[in-house]
Amino acid sequence: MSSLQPVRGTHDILSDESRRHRWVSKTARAIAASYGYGEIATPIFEFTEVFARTLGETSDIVTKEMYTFDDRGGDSITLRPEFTAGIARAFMSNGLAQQVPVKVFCQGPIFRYERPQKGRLRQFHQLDVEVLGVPGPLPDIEVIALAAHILDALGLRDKVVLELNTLGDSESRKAYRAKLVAYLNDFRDRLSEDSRVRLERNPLRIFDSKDKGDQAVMAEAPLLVDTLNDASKVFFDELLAGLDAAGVAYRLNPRLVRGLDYYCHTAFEFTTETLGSQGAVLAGGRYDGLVEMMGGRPTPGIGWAAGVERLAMMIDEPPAEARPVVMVPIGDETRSLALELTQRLRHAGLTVDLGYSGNLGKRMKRANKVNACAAVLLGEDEMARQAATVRDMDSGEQSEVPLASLENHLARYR
RNA sequence: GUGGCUGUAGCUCAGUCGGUUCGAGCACCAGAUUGUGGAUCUGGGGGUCGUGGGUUCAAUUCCCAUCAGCCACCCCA
Repeated sequence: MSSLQPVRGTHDILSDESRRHRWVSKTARAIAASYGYGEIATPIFEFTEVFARTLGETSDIVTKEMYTFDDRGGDSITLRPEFTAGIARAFMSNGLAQQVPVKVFCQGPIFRYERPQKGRLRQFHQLDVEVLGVPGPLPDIEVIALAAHILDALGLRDKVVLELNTLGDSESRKAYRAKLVAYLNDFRDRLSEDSRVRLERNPLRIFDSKDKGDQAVMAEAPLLVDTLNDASKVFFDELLAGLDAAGVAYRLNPRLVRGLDYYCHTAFEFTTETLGSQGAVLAGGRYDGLVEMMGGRPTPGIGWAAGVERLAMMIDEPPAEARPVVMVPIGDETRSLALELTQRLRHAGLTVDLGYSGNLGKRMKRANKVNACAAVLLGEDEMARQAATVRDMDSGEQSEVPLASLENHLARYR
């Protein structure tokens, strides 16, 4: 291992990639704000229990994917493997139950100890949206509509489909689980090894299996949708009606299940074919039991998370950022005036690049390379006349402009 | 965590059936062009051939290990 290699599954995000990431999160943040979601930030690490207790002792995230270590005080700390638990913790720490409904947007790095692949990293970034404190399917509808809106704005409407399912309330799920286990016990020997383990721990997940034998068995299995109690059925029907009203297209997938223990009712996933075996781009669901699980009062919650890297791989080239004006001093005498003018123009709101060295030719090359819209040439001749030569880098036209009206003249490039 | 493929310049890739100094395009730097960029031409820098060990007179080439990337699984954003 060379020490110059970044840690496995981590990545330097260089300017080009960074611009794509920024476009993704900027777009999402702006649209979330227009839905009334404010941005918050929680720490990137928490006490281990925050995640261990809520994600479920048997979930893959807890059993093998967390970056956990003891800090110098001897506390067990975990780098966040998801946003929801930390946000729920923040909800309680800050007494936000008083301010219900709480609607938040969050963005930042997430850590999972997994074997990396394309679209799958050990440190990656998520966008996250949560609504806490609202029972009933209205926030579910809003949160999904918001997700669809963001994906649309990123130009991904045709690359993604919304798959939707309900997990029902805990009563429905308990009844269904018994029914499913009873069914599967007859086929135990036809299940894959993995699925026999799942049968003990989380039988619903067998629906996810890509094993042909499992799939054959599951094709005949009873479905949760058919076991829903009335309350769960009403919830789901209202959700579907709401999505129709909001103009959000979806595809029902009765086999869609979620890996984490705290989910109930609404489960959804925007999936794509374009990312290899990494199908999920944005996924989420309802987690009414989570806050209670952490020791708070029962509080309904719904939210989703999206992978920034995955989205960034799918979008087209983001819109170009501001082209700079380049200040070009000619000769040593003009240096300090160039510096003064540069600051003046920057404070006037222009994007201005002042090179560190070089003669006129070099500086012009540099201006070209940074895709400058204009160059302000400042030689001793100009300086004597209290003027500068402004060259339009696209047309090549140039004219002499009095220093006093430089801002005015350059206003067209803002 | 399991199985497979890959690893030569900043990038994309040649090459050596084991044998003197590993090449090209792009990129970078300099000059032609000392008050003017994009084009062109000329020249230049840059490689412990992922890392460590083994076999051999000789290894970038063969073998083993290791690290990393990719693919499938597991699972997920």
